[in-house]
Parts: sequence; structure tokens; C-alpha cells
Amino acid sequence: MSEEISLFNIGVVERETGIGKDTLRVWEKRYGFPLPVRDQHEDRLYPAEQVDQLRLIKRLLDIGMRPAKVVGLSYPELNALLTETPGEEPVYSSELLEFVELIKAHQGGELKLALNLALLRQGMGDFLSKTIHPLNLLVGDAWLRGEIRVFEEHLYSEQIISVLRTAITTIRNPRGTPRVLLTTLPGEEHSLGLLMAEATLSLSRAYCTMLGVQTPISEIVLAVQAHQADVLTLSFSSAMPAAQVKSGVEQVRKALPGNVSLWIGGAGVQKQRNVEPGIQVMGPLSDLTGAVLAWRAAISGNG
Amino acid sequence: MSEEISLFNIGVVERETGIGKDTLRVWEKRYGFPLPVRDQHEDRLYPAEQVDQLRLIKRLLDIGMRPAKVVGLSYPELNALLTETPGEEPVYSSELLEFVELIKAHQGGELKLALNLALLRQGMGDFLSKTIHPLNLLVGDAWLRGEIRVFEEHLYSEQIISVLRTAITTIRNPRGTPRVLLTTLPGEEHSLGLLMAEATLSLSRAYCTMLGVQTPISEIVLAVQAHQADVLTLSFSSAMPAAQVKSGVEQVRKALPGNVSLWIGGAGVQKQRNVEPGIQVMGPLSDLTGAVLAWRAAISGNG
DNA sequence: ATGTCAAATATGTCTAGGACAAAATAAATG
DNA sequence: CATTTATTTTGTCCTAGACATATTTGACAT
Repeated sequence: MSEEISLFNIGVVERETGIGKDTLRVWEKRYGFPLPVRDQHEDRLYPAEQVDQLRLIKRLLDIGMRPAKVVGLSYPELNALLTETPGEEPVYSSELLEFVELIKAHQGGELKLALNLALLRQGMGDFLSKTIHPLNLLVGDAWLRGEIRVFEEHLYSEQIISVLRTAITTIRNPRGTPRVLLTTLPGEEHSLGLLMAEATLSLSRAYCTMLGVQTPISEIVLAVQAHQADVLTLSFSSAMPAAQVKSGVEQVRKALPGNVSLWIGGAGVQKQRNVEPGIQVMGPLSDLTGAVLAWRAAISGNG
Repeated sequence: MSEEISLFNIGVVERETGIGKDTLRVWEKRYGFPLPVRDQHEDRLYPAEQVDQLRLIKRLLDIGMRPAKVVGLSYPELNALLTETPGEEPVYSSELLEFVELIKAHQGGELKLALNLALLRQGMGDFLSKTIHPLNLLVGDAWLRGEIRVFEEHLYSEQIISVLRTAITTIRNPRGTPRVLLTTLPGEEHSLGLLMAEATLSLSRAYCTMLGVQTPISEIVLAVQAHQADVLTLSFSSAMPAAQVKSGVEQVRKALPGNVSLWIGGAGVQKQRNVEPGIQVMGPLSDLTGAVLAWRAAISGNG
């Protein structure tokens, strides 16, 4: 009976880990990992254990490590590597740590309540920069150390999204400028960064139109025309390969009218270098506020 | 200058259309479409026009057509096929058609207002079954005919999500039974069905915990334990291949404790046949209400 | 020691052509 | 007309190889 362990074929592993089939096969040849068993037709079957390792490896690669250093290491080895490398250990406020405790205790309702309290106390601006953003980093970090599971991160994201969406609804103003369209490119399915951008922009009295995630490039162009948007904002998480970000953004820029600004942000764009002209890279969220002001100044100067 | 038309490599096309690389290559061999140009290294480069056709084809396949019938047809041919085949043309109320007009006019704010009015007038139950659900079908249909673009559908989804999330927040009760966990499997990124399920279940006084989309199977199992969930609800859109649905659901069922109910729903499960025991397939949303009542009856009977 | 440039290596993604299982359709049976 | 069986269709997997791009290493000059 114990031979009925969980085995996944390569397609499932691709979806579960975000690592492509080609990559999985070439890793097997180059690094000897993952080393799946085979079924009667030589098809790969990955044990759940290796899939877990792959998920961890994916995350490590996302933060800049190289495959040769991490692919094939055992779970303990990976953890050892993790605890020594983080380097700069920011001091997290006790309040943030309390949020994390709520996540670990699976207290979704309590977490949401606490977040709403923090929002009301700090105001949206500080809430985003001093609570949500560091909390995201903290949670991502905890995930990396194995202190927080994927499903706990999912629950956390849901609460944040819920709180932010509610708040944004109350501060939206259709007469604001510039008119900003927000979305992500196909392949990028994280909406949290987008939502934080919308909140920040709305706070600066921009008029935001949220398109959700994964809008095809040609459709983005049409949407910009239809909404007469002044600015297109694209968000990229750290999970996006830098090469994909680069080619995607350049294709968008090429297809977009010249008078439409293109603002890109998120952890996935920080690795970008030599960004082409006509593309503005946002660092912290506050850059968006500055960009809005700069945009208005440029308009009043030209008009 | 005119030679700078948009060309996409196979990886981008996979992401933009949702059609896998292997499938794209084998279609080329079998049907002679898509027939991309090649770069200096024989790599495929797909013109934007073919990518548009592929998106249309993908949608047609999702509603049950066969590749041999649609792959390779020109845009006019596809449209001709569309307008004749729908067959059962349900009569849509003028109110629904007005919603569609708002979508086409890109009046996001007005649309949301109208939706909220409908919600207040009809109540959540009727709103879901008599407005949202038929509207989804109508929008999907209009998309198919080329009357609505992808970005317009995105905008529409955002408004629905916004309205539903707000409403759900107000009717959530942490003491309800059964305790239901909601999510989708990796590969399924549509959250709308999930949200509609949450609304319906909350209305039946179940206690819902939303995990968002794409939770890995092993994590779902852990989440069920952590939240002591009585029921796991998985949602599948029509875009999910039936085979993926089947294998995914069966793997979940195998990994789940026997006393946890597994409810699956959405357009993606209607194609399923010979469903294994321990898996309950939901048709219309109202099935969820019935399932909640049945669950409570079974509990009081056993306990 | 630090900066710059070129060579070497690492890495992901693409190619071809073939194979097979599962699903869907057509055909043959009761 | 309903069921079963054969046939076709279709997606996904396989191996093995190639190459562009990104990163690192090494050499050299500042």
C-alpha cells in the first residue's frame, strides 16, 4: 500500500513550481536534479518531495542565486544556505511580527481587523510604506525560511487584497489626472503590487482604471486608446524572469503611442538595467507620487 | 519602417494565448497553422495577426469545438462559423444588454454603480443567478463574436469582483457551518467563479475561507487541516482542460481526509463524467445551497 | 586596491522528429 | 434506439542537440 506515494508528471510540476519543462529536463541532465522515476513509457514522475525542493529552489533563484549553487542541494543544505546569506537583517517592529503571528495562527479574521486598524491609524500612505510593504518582505522572508507555508501566504494575500480594495473604493475620483491604466503582462499573475500602486496613485488624485492581471500586449494598447489613458502602469513580481520583463516592456513601449507614459514597478523590475528611453522604472511606491507630480508639471509646462 | 511589425516568439505566444509550445508546433505540422516566419536561427516568430487568431481558436476549443474544425480557418471563416452554430439563443433581458453597452462604452464607474443597484434590488441570491451568471455567459458570448475585446472583459471582471468582494465582507460570519475552504488548483487562475461560490455559501451561513487561486495540492491539504475545514470547494473555468481537471481533482481527493467533503464547480467541471466517489459536482450555484443543507442534515444525523 | 574590457562559462529556451495514451468520433453490434 | 467496439483525433511527453544571452572569471590598466 505504501507504494501509492504522490507522483507528478512534468506538466503538473511545471504548473506547481513555475519551472518550465525544458528547464526541468536540462537541470536533470546538467545537475542530476531533479531525478524523477519513470513510468512504463519512460515518462518522468516526480516525487512530491522533489517538487517541494523545486519550489524552494525557484524562490532562491528569484532572489538572485544561481542554479549551479542551489539545484541539487538537499533540504537541510538549502536551509543552511538560507540562514547565513540573508545578510542585512532589517529590524522589524513588534507590530509587524504580531501580524506574522496571526498569519501563522491562521486567524484570517483577526488579521484583517488588525490591518484595518493599522490603516485607520497610519493613513493610507504610511500604511502602504510602513506596514504593507515591509510586511510583504517579512512574509516572503519567512516563507523562504520555511516558517510560513504557501497556503498561509495565500491567506495573507487575500486579507491584504480585501483591505486595499475596500479602501481604494472610497478614494477613487473619476476626474483626477493623470488617467492611469494598471495591469500586468501575460505570465505575471500577482495582483498585489498592482493594487498597492492603484492605492498610491489614487491617493495622489490620479484616476485609476484597473484591468487586473495578464492582459495581452495588443489588448493593452487598445485599452489605452479606449480609456484615453495618459499613463500605463505595469507591475512585475520577483517571480518574473528578468528577460521576460525586458522583452515584454520593450514590446509594449514600441506599440504604445509616444505621448503615453509607461511606468513599471515591483520587485521584478529592480534587476533591470539599461532601460530604454520612454520607460520609467519605479523603485519604492513613493516614486509613483513623484511621477504623478512630475507628469502634471510637464503637462502644465507644455500646455 | 513598415517591416517592424510585431513578431512574437513561441514562448510569448504560449503565455499570450494559453496554448502550449508543443501544441503550437504540432498544429503547424498537422494543420499548417499557425505558420510563423523564422528568424536567422530558424526560431519561430509569430505575427500578431496569427496570435489574434489563436486567441479566438482557443476560446472556440474551450466551448467544445475540435481543432480540426477550427485551426487554420481565417478570421471571416471563424466568424461565419460562430454566428451559425450558437444554436440555442437565450433571450437576454434588456437590463443585461444595458450592462453590455456600458462595458462597450468603457464606463467602468457607471457599470459598477448599475451592478450595485441590481444587487440591492434583487438581493444577493437573485443577483448572482439572474444577473451575474447570465451576464457572464452573455459577455463570454459577445467576446466570441468579436463584439467585446479582452481588455473590456478584464474591466468587466474587475467591476464584478469589486462589487462581490464588498458584499461578501458584509455577510461573513465566523461561526457558520460548515467551514468551507475555497481555492483553485495550479493552472486555474480565474477567481470569479470562486468569488460567486463564496457569496452563495456565505449566504447560506457557511463560514468561508478564501485562499485565492492556484494553491498547490499539497498546500491545500495542509490548509484544510489548519483551518479544520469540513468542505473544500474547487472552481474550474471552461478554459481548464478536462483532463487536467480530472487528474487534479482525483489527486486532491486521494490526499484529503475522508471526512472532508470535496465540492467542485464551474463551467470546467460540466464536461466531467464518471466522477469518482467522494467528489460532488455542482451545477448551478444553487447546488451549493443544497449541498450546505445536505451537509448539515448528514451531520445532525450522524452526531 | 579599483575599474574596464575581453574571454570563458553558465543557463534558459528553442529546434526536430517521433511516440503513445486518452478522448472523441464513427462504425458495428444487440 | 442504446451499447459496445474500432478508428481517428489530439495533447503531451520523449531524446538530443544548438545557440543567444547573462553572468562570472581573468587579464590588464588605472
